[in-house]
Amino acid sequence: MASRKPARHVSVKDVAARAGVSFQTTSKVLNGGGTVSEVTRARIHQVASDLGYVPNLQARSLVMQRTRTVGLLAGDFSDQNLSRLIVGAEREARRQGYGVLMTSIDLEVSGTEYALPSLMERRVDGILLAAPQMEEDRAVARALDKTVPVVSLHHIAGGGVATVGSDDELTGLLATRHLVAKGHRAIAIVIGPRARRVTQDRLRGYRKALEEAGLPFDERLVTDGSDGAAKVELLQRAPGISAIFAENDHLAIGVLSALRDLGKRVPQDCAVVGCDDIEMAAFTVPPLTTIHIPFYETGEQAMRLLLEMITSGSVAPRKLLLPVHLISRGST
Amino acid sequence: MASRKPARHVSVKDVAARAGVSFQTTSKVLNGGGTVSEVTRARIHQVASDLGYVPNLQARSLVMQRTRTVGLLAGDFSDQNLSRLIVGAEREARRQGYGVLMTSIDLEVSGTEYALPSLMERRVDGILLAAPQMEEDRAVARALDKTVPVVSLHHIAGGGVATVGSDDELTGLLATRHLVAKGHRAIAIVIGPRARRVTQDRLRGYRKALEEAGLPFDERLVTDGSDGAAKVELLQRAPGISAIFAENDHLAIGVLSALRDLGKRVPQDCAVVGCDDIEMAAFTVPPLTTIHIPFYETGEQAMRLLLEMITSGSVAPRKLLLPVHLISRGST
DNA sequence: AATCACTAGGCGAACGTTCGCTGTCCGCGC
DNA sequence: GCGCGGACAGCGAACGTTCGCCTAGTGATT
Repeated sequence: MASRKPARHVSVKDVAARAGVSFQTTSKVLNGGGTVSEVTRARIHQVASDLGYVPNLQARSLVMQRTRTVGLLAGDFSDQNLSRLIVGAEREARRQGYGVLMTSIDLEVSGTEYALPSLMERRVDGILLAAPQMEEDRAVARALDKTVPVVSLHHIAGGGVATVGSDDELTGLLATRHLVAKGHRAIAIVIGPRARRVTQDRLRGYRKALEEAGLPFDERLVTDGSDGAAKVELLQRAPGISAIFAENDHLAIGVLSALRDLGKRVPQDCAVVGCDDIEMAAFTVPPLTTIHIPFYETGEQAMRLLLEMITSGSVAPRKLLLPVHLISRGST
Repeated sequence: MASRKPARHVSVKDVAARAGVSFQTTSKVLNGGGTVSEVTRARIHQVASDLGYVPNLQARSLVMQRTRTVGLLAGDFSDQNLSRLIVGAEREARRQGYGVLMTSIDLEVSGTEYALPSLMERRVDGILLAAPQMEEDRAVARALDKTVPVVSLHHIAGGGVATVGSDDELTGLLATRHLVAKGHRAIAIVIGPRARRVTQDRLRGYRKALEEAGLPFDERLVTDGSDGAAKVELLQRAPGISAIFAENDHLAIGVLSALRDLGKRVPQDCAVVGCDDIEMAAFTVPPLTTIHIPFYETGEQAMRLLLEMITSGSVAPRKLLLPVHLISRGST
């Protein structure tokens, strides 16, 4: 039943009173520079630590007009890829002494309604966008009134926003080239939501690789992975198809299990390559060949760019693409 | 090369000037109550939206002495279990209009060095601890000076902190009971770091279930999963052992693959049950029987408790245990 | 006609900082 | 003996709010 009072925080005035100086002098010692004699300086430090003084960043922000805090707007923190991005981003922010205010946008109609205003009210110095689902939401671009720097990890309708990501076309290219190199000539592709940039880019890489190899592109070999029926139908043609490129590892795992259900052996009857290199990919049977996407580094770079924009005050809406590479495992 | 000015935010004074009233009146209209005529009220709202006024929560916090922001101190955001907790917690915070300041503690000696001070400086109203690795770090308990409410998702050395978690002993109990019910009598257990509470509790549940069934507890059947040699040695005795309880799904997956390497069939030669119900568990071959831990709900409840402590100002260090249940799949 | 009770809105202070300016004292050189 | 510059510290203002108190009007009631 211990009901304790909020126990007010000690302020620079409290320290000042105890040390017998003005609070401004205390402020000079504890934070900014200024010329203060060694003795009072020492005394103030002593008192401050005795009293357990913790500077109030809110007040400081008020006068300095910046919070040293950035907003992170994410789709779903529990998404494995996204969370790796976030870890990278948070770490870089921390390294540079910035706080990260996180908010996700699961249910709302659009991030515009609650998430963005909530960040703006808290006066974040910049915003990192990591919510693929609002890729085509034009309201977002509008809500991003040009008052704070923004870096996005995915395309933003309307443009004008700095972007950091991995090279998705290269991803599709590498995956498909790998299959071509293994001697496959009838290569199907299983894709996610067609509207997404990732999908489009990886598909483009796939086509490019086919072209390189002098293979024809056949629209009938393109299947939407969420369409169960189509997938099964595709797989039943598997005798003709000797390899499948799945646009992400989750789809690849679906393909793997569908193949198993049909009694096909992987990779003998049909090779499979995925994308993203999720944790699980190393543990499927057989282990999945996939394209490794540097999520962690992407988050790190994105945050670095954001902080750079913040401190320099400039906004040349750059677009940064990080390289990817293939990890060859048992499924090919 | 667009180098734009930071474009100062519009304040309540700006709105007031344009509406021809004092800024205090504006404040009354836009936020607090107060008696203001309908016409001026309307005018002020109009001007505010024209100018794109966004309240400054920093300034508000300064006078109100609370930030409506909580700190989230986590070990590793990309850990799947932890990230589900976080999603739940963040969502609940958002529902109640609170912001979440996240910080992780990967490298530092102790969370005490940077993370906690950084949260305190930003004057969070409360702190949610989700970093199992600092379970035994006594510095943490000390650094948590009694100035803000704290809820932890794991045990804190020194106690006195409210805790929300799932019932780990029950977890071990259910898993083992399940194996007993399937007729197994020689049941081994593979555990993680022995110092962790989770490990101890689940181990206790295991012993309790054996006891219930009148089976002897044999220390030789307890193996540290991180010790590869010991694990192999254990498995080689598998003829004697007909079932293995792995204290978490990652260990279980390790066990599964070790069994496969040894040519044992699961569940015919040896049954396996895990804990946590990670995403991957449904996709192993065979799919893993496991105990489902309500991570999402745990995060939600923890945040709810924290916010309740904040608003009520009281701190009865409660301990909340959420129920778990078994999910039966192919591995048993 | 003087009082009353409201209503609408203004005003000053406070929250915890930073920053630039002002004042005081001291020692020094001429 | 006078002025000067430097070292040290204080002071006021500002940042954008909230809050309680005060004042000027306005009808209605005595």
